[in-house]
Amino acid sequence: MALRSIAPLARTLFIFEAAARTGSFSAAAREFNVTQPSVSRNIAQLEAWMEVRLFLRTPACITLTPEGEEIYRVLRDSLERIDHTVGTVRRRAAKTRITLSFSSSFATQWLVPRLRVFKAAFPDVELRLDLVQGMLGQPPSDVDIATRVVEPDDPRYHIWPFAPEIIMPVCSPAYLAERGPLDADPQRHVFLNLNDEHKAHWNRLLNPCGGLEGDGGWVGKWAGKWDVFSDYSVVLQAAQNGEGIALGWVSVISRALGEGVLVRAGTGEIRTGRWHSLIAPKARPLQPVVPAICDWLVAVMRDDLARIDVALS
Amino acid sequence: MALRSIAPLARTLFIFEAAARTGSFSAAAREFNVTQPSVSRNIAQLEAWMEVRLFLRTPACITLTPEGEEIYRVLRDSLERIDHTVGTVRRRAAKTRITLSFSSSFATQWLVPRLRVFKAAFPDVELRLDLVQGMLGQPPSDVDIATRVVEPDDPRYHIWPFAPEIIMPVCSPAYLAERGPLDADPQRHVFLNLNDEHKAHWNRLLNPCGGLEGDGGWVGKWAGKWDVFSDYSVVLQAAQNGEGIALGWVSVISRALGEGVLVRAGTGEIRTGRWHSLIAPKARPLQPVVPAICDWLVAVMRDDLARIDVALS
DNA sequence: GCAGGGCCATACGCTCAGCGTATACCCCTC
DNA sequence: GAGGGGTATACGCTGAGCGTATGGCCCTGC
Repeated sequence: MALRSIAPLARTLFIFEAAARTGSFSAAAREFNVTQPSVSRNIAQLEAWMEVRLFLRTPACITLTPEGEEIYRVLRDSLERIDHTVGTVRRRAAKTRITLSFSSSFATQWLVPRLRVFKAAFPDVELRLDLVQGMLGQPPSDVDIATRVVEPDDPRYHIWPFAPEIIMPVCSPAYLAERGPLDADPQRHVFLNLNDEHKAHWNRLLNPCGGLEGDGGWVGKWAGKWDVFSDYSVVLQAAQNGEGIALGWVSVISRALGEGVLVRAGTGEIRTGRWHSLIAPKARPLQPVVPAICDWLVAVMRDDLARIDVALS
Repeated sequence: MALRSIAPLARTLFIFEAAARTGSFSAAAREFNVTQPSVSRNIAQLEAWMEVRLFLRTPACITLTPEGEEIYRVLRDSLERIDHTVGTVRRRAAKTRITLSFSSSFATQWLVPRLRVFKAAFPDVELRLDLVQGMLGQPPSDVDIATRVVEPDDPRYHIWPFAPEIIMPVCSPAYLAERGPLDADPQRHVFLNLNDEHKAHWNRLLNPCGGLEGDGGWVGKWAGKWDVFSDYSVVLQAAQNGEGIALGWVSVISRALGEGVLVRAGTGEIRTGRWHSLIAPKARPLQPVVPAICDWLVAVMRDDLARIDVALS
């Protein structure tokens, strides 16, 4: 078995096959993104090792010797077979790689704590998490599953309704025990805020009958005690740590509510009538396992919502 | 065609095959004369490139994954085919590589000036010259053809009688014209000597009826004018350059005599009764082209001897 | 239970194999 | 003759791949 003796020249075999196929050292060089002298040296090394001339060189062209022809034939066939099998195995493996596009808050609060259970349900699936902070735009084209708010008949996606968009104030149990409900004494509370969109939701929650007065906003009864964050995951983490009251999207916090890590901080809530859905872009071939994964996610969310007594309609 | 993408990992494919075959990174490392960490890194690189786990590692052993099995099967078959063909082509080519073991003086004086003619007669034969200085001992075992003095029925060799051992004083024509023949005035000459064996031959030539007087030797009529060399090729070269008279072995100088580069410096000569022969060791498979080469060499030598009027008996 | 040995994984530092650039030579086309 | 294309070879540079050292785990024997 002389395999280990030719192994140092293994890459040269690939280069030789390209030179034989193209009939040109320069063409082979371009194929491998190296220069012609590199190919020339590689071929010369192989010839020296074999002590056989494999190419006849003329200034106008190169031609294979009979020995070179023989080597080329076995290499062409063998490397093709290797390439095919390697490619097949890679593609098959890639097919069980599922790319998810979720908000980072949903991933950290809802999915990641459940990864072990997910892996038990789908042991052959590898997940790639494409986490989005801030606004959830249109998902990238190479994503298998995303959560987004879309119209139920959006023709771009396969759609699995996932959770209604319900927004409610939440805090930790300890914070609630210490400070009491939101409705009792607003001045005692710290509000954990993120951005202008959150402000609008806070407005509807805190003033069901009208808006805040003036452009300065956040004045009067709800003044002071506002902490501002740049990431919603951190907002929720701060709430769980007892820092204050955060706005909670049920689709994100359902698990935390079920576990008692978070509790409602007041009786109000906003139902936008919109639904968060799991979506798979139709522009990308639907991997066979995707529907099963979506069904699983939907079932877990349904259990969550039942557990925390949220009506789905 | 993804050949060029896996090409940087070509050597790793060999290493992977060895690890799969042996079931051990350490054994594969020993096979390639590298250390275990090197193999570990190579396999990890291949797995990273493929994004597929190929081995399951446990502290007690490694086992192939199904994907690893698939890759191993195609590699085992393909690398075996490559190895077989490469090995076959190499061995076939090696069979037309003829290794010659000649004295360096014979090679330089007799064969090398004839290499072009030889190559024309045997265009598919590559020669490897194993040149020997000093005493011609037993030829190495990997030699196809050697010149040696052997008994005609030596069972170790295939034997082609080549040339009788005839020793004569020779010099250049210019030297002869200037200094005259050896017999006329010995004091006028420079003797080009090599070693003790040459001394013995000089003794017989210069004193056909007896030896030199005393241990000091080289005294009296033949005193002075001795240049001593360490290589016989250089002795002959000095003679051709007109430096003096050298002892010439016909088997070596036949061509030079035929070309007139060297001439007899006197009438004497020594016929030992021994023959230089071309020999091929029976311990080595006789390549089909060897007899033809020996016949050719014998024919050329016969032409030489005829040309310089040396009787062969 | 402990010591020793074997195996794979990983970090760190070293070095030389292989590269690109430059050049020479040859051939072909216009 | 000028220009372009191809292969071969020399020279200098550098990072890929190596060995060494170490850690963690498992197994065996005392």
